[in-house]
Amino acid sequence: MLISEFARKAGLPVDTIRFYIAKGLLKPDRALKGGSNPYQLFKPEDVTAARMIKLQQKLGYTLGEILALNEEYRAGEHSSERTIEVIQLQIERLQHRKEAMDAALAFLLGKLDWIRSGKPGPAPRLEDYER
Amino acid sequence: MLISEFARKAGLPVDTIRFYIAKGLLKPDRALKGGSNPYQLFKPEDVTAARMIKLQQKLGYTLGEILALNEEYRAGEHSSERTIEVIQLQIERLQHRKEAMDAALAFLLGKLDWIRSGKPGPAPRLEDYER
DNA sequence: TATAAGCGTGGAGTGCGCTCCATGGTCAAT
DNA sequence: ATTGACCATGGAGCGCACTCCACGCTTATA
Repeated sequence: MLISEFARKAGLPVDTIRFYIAKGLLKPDRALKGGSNPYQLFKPEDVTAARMIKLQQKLGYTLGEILALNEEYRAGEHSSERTIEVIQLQIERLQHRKEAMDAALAFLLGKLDWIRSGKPGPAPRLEDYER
Repeated sequence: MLISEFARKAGLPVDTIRFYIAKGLLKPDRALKGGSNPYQLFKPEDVTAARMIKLQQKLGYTLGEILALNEEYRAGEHSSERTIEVIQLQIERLQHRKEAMDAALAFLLGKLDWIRSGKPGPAPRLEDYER
């Protein structure tokens, strides 16, 4: 498929797609050579790849990190060992982030309780929830 | 305290502190007037405020959002009603983010299982984990 | 009093992640 | 053959969150 259809399916602006291609995050096929079709051609897997990038961004990765991660992933594509390591690394970082959020959540909920109960004793201290 | 001591206690570079002041996120006292001390003076609560900013950033808020949130918070400082609303809003957004992370985590763990078990059946699909 | 450390201001620069635009090539339909 | 939609490239610009620098003033210490 051509870039505009791909962009629609991926839910991203065309410019962003091109930006990702320039960064090496997406690698559409090229059909130039002879002189007929100088357009970039996208496969259905590329849509999945684009979705994956968006997901990874939501998880707090920069495009640079995503590129590195995905390249490592590709490098070990035929080694389950390596793939498992990469996935485990992602899971680990994700869990760290979740823990930070849990701490923040606990703090906010603690504060809510404190206010609701008429503020007895000292206010919950942020420091007590940080690790 | 003066800015450098404050920066040390807050765990942020002096330049960043000044940047936050310029943005209205921090409001140190001013002791100029007569002509003696033209320096910004920070109170211990300001350290807490700075930590709070860092926390909010970790939770994915932009400085603009943090400013708005904190101002609303201050505006309703003497209304428990309002304070509770603001905190609940933060909790809600936080839980949304957590859910997104849980979905990602489930996807990654699913993939791990699939690889470990010798890849029977189709690979876990990202779409099945998105909401 | 000289000097050095610290402070404030203004402005430029940086890296990231886009976003927009001008130019020009390609292609399908008329 | 012309039109119009789509494509590619290169480069400029933008908002965010800093970061760095030059300048000049203030204050503590020698």
